[in-house]
Amino acid sequence: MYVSSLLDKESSMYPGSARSNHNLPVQNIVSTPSYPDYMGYHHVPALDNHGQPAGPWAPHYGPQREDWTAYGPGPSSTTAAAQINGSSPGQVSYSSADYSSLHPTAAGGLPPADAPNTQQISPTSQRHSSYEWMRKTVQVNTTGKTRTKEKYRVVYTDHQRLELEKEFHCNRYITIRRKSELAANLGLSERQVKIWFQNRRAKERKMIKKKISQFDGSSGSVQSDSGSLSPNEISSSLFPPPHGIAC
DNA sequence: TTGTGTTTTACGACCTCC
DNA sequence: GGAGGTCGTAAAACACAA
Repeated sequence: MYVSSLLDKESSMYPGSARSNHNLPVQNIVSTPSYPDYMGYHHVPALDNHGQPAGPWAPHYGPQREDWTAYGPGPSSTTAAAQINGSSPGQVSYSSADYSSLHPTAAGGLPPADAPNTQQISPTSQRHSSYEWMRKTVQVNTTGKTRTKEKYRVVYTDHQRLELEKEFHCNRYITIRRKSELAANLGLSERQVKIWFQNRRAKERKMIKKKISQFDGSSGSVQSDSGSLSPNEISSSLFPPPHGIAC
């Protein structure tokens, strides 16, 4: 909180559209081909998972989620990396819808390491046109809305998303310190990391809600009275903890 | 190819907490 | 007062059927 206010003045947030374009090559530098960093991904549990301000959901939010069950035997970064590369030897795919976008390369493979590294390299967008968003003519802000500046939004790379997902898996609520680290490591601003987590939580709530309504619709036995079960319990029952992912 | 539905970033409004 | 939380929403990016 206090730290972030100092560290994160979002100076890089709206440098006129260039936020992640110029100052973010971290993930690009990180030899993308096989995402070595996945291999070396160290969640650093000792870092700050402990003081995690357990939000309303946190307590039960240990490992879980269907997203992660797909990771198979843990974050064995190798699988993750393989995933990303779409070269996973017979296994795990981000089956969850969550990851539908995480392995767009399954068919085409990751872009070559020598791909332009001066900007966000999203495999997906890259497949189409790496510089598409850059080429877009600056949208004249006719409505006065700030979001129509130059770049409405960027698409995070698989690497960024995966790292964020990993972190999210361990902690639904990120600490200031971890946020700073993650932001630095991924070449994102702390604000982006914060917002990503907010959106991710929203997404999860949405998914849980969906699951619940499904159960309600079908058997209705899961938690007919969702009021008696905490979101965490519901979540836990819906998304059993993955194996091997230690936080 | 295109139309359409879904997902992903990003923001604003509002709330709570310290 | 400032930080971060949820909620709702805009719009780009994406997936996919027709």
